[in-house]
Amino acid sequence: MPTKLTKAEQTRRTRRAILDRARQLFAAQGYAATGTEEIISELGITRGALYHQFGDKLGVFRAVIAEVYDEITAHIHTQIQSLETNWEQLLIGCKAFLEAAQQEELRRLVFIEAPAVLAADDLVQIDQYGFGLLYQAIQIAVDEGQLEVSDAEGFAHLVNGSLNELAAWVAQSDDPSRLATAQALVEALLTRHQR
Amino acid sequence: MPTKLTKAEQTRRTRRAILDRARQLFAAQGYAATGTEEIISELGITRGALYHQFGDKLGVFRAVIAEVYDEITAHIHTQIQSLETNWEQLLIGCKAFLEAAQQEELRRLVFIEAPAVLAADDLVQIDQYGFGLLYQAIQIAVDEGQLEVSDAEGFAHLVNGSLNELAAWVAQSDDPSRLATAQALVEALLTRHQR
DNA sequence: TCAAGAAAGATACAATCTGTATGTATCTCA
DNA sequence: TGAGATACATACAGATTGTATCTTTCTTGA
Repeated sequence: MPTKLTKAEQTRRTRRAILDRARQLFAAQGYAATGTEEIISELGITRGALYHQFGDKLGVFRAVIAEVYDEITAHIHTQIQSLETNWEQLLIGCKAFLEAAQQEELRRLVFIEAPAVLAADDLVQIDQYGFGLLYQAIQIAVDEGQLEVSDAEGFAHLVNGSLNELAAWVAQSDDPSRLATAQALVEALLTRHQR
Repeated sequence: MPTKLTKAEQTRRTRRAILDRARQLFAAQGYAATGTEEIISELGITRGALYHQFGDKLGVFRAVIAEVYDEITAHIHTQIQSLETNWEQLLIGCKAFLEAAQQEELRRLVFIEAPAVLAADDLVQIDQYGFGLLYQAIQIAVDEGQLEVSDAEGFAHLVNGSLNELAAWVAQSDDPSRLATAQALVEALLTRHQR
């Protein structure tokens, strides 16, 4: 007697297995170099299941990226939720981002593959959330008179770009002190723009 | 009587035609979505010529990117060559980069497609030159005591990331004043880190 | 409880697209 | 001038995505 699995449970397991394996492969080889056959090859299912669950290869990628983004924002949230002031949240939030981006798997997916694969697509929407958090915090800091910048939105992009590049820089190295170095640089970036 | 072209001239024209068209298409649709057939379809040649000249599709892309990078660095060079001090060169060089990155064609190629397509590949080498210029100027500024940062290399990455993201931010908008806004932000970034 | 329908997944196939192997015409140069 | 190199065309093999269709297993309402 085979399975006796509920449909919902079966779906859950299949999707989980595909997402986990796809994430590995997309992160290691990139989206284009990863075939749908390769994704399912050792999962005991066929490509049919993948196409049934995700529609197409892009659907798998979208789902992977969505999970990764959720993990990053979740990490940031847990780090800043108990903080009192907006300034502290901004500062610690940036540092938390740099930490989160150190997971090797995340980096290529988020900063390299996602922008190319989802180009005009829905990337804007996805990243808008993460960027939105940063923008809000900076806007508040400006309104409170803590931060002195010529343009809040532009400065938010400046900081966002710094964070992304520093994250990649830290992750590329095996020097364990680089994370702290990068965090110090971001802290300096913010404090040097204090009124 | 057909052509009577010298071989070298024939090669030059073929490569130029392919590079120009490929650049358009890669910039407009991305690398993956552009077929080799599409590249040559209106050039009066076949895919055979493309493969003869560039080896494979990636070879075409590499050549396109190399030209784009050359254009950017050339623009920067002409803007800074007559300047006296390192500090001026750094400042104006950053602003010149933001200008150069406004050509719509460049943006997607350089900041989105190239990182993904050339991932581990030779992108490092290519960008190393552009980044190298920035890094050098920052290192000199630190050595001269003009710039006060905790880590010169890390700060160079911070600035580089800022420039890339600001370039995209400026280009995404049709507000003609954004370029000046972004340039002002970068200037502030540098001056606020002056000793 | 059981029959009808829905959902999960398998299988087979069509449509592309890349790269290679081979053939042909034109140029170069000793 | 004739042998070889070079530029390019043509034809084809291999891989990959997506779709259409079929089977099996669960779900649900009478």
